[in-house]
Amino acid sequence: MPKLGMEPIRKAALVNATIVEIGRSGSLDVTVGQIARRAGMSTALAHHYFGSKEALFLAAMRHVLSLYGAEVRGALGASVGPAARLNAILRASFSPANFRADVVGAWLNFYVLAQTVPDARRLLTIYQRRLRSNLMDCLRPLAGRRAGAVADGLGALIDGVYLREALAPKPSDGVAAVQIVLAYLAAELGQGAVHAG
Amino acid sequence: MPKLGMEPIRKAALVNATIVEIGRSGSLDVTVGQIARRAGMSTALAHHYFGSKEALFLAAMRHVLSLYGAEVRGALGASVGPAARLNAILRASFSPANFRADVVGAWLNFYVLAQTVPDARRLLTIYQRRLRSNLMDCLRPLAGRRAGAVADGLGALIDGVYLREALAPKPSDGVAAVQIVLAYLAAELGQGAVHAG
DNA sequence: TTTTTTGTTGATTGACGAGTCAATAAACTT
DNA sequence: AAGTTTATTGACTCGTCAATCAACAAAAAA
Repeated sequence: MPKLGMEPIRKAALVNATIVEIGRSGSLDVTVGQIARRAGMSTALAHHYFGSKEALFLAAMRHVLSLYGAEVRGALGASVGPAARLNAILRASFSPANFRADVVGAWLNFYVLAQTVPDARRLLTIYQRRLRSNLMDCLRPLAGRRAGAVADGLGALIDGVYLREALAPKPSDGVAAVQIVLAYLAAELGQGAVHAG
Repeated sequence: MPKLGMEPIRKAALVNATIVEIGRSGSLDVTVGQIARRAGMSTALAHHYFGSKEALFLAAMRHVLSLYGAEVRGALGASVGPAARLNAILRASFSPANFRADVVGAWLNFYVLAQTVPDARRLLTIYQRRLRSNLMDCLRPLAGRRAGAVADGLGALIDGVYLREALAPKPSDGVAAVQIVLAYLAAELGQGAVHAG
């Protein structure tokens, strides 16, 4: 049975299974056994490829963040002008791929992981910085000196909406979520453009 | 050594120790032993008084939420008019007592707990509902039919700011936190509506 | 005084889970 | 064909931890 070149396939399956299991159970207390079973292999194999549970968790986190990053980049590539680019970032943040129940659940737990595991914290910090920088690029022309404050508000708001989605009894489609963020933006820009400075 | 009337004292000490330990370690993976040691007693005694780790966690959660509720009620009692009352809620939300590093860390982990433990979810839902209702009372006169949307945004934003504080390398004093939320409010309501006491 | 209630803990149990190991098998290399 | 590398797993070790138990201590009640 053993075919060659299994490593990347197995690793991808494990990373996926990790996200699903963490999201489904809503906790980091998932056993390597659960993850491996969902990925269709033995626990020993999971350890063989990742060495430790922590490494597997970090890989899963990296994957979620890189998917998100890719989606943002894609949306940005097709958008011209600060307002359109801002919209693109927000649309990507609440796209069906990123706003899936298990992904949001995993996201929340990665925040928890970041409290204990320095590497996890590093990853989250990078994500936050990149988001802020992307937002700032769009906001500077739109909000002037208030760009920084608006970017901070937007970042926190996005995280907050994710947090509430994680707790929501039934998954939403993300439309209501974007709506909240867009309302904030409209308010800030409508007023900020006038009162800038 | 056994004095009488220890039960409430021991329970309070355990609840406090639970919050501190969860906040400090940034995780629900705290042993009853750690908590009991910090509270100055044996693990057996902790089990004697609470029966189970889960019950202890729930008691700690109830305590955090009730402290917060009390602070909000106190601040509301001293405030007249929607704008002032809105300010009171926000001030209470980021008061030194509630915005302490370990409390915020515990808060985040209670969100995680709520994913698995129905009772924990119930508690959080009650908190969210009460907050929303309080916000709505203030917002209806100020934001009219948009009150609902603004309340949802505010709720999410507060949680988001908490979330970011949990991840922050160094604890902030809460002033910057309120600032973000106030900026949101100002934007949504239009300037001047919010600068009461 | 005896009994009961309340407080308290060290020691133990029982379960569970991360990580390791030895062994097996199929493919590639020489 | 012999040897090497990659894939794969069942069984095992070792530690940890929630929960229980048996016992002891002191105050209150009888």
